[in-house]
Amino acid sequence: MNITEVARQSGLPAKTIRYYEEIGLIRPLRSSNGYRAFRDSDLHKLAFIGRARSLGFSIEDCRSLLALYEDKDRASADVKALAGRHLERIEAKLAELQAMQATLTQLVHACAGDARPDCPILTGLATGPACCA
Amino acid sequence: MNITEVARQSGLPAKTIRYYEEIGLIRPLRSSNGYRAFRDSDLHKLAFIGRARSLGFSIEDCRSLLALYEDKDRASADVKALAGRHLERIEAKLAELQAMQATLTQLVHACAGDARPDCPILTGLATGPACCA
DNA sequence: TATGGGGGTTCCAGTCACGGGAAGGTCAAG
DNA sequence: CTTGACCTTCCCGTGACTGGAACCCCCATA
Repeated sequence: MNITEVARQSGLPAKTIRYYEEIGLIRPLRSSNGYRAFRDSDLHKLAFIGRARSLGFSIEDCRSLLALYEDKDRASADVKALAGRHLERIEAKLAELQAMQATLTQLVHACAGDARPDCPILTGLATGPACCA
Repeated sequence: MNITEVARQSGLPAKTIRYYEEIGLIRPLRSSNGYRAFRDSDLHKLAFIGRARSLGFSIEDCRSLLALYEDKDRASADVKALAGRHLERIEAKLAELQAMQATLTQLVHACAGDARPDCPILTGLATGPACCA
């Protein structure tokens, strides 16, 4: 399989797939003409990585997840720990964004949004504590 | 005021303040020895930027907000529009993170987390749609 | 007067996960 | 033989900083 076909099937841009090879996440073969020759196993890995990325895992997390995936003697506890740490990061980020949303919603609500210059948003930014994040 | 004092009062790292000068967000004076000499107005701007950043506004948004803040003939509608667009971005990000959280929570919950290799997290990543984000 | 320490300065490189685009080789169809 | 779609590598840019090197400045103390 050539890269465009793999990109289509995995849903990842070709550029991204080349990048994943460059950083050693996948190691496709090469045809005699120099083109990358992807096996089904490469495609599966890419789909795996794509799903992990869509769950917000970092590239390094993906590397670890792939290694665990391929290690038949893994302990599920290791996978769970990795995913749990990631979940914590997501929840922290969620809390941060929710605080921003709360403050911003309040400010936007308080602003008349007309032609006059008076604006509680700007006043809030100029004087208030803005956000507890 | 020297940079360390401004950093202390604004809560921003000195490095960040230098960066903000470099990209033209602030223009502190210079003493004869080459040190940056911050006025109160510079400190106020930095505090303003810091609060806007803590609400998630991008640097370019901060530049616009500062311009509006200093324009006594602004229309509050312009500020509200800017903040509203930002609020939408935040809400989109929130939805994305919540979807991740939901999927991840489910997967982590389903995983025994013991010494055996069977792991629904890995199976999910290998086969499932993972996340609709 | 030397020196030591705690300011300050610039500039360069790295982060993360790619994306854009240039310059050029390869392949199948007409 | 040419066209056009593929493929390759290489390098630069993104956002918003952060770390570090190498160097200057100022004051106090021995």
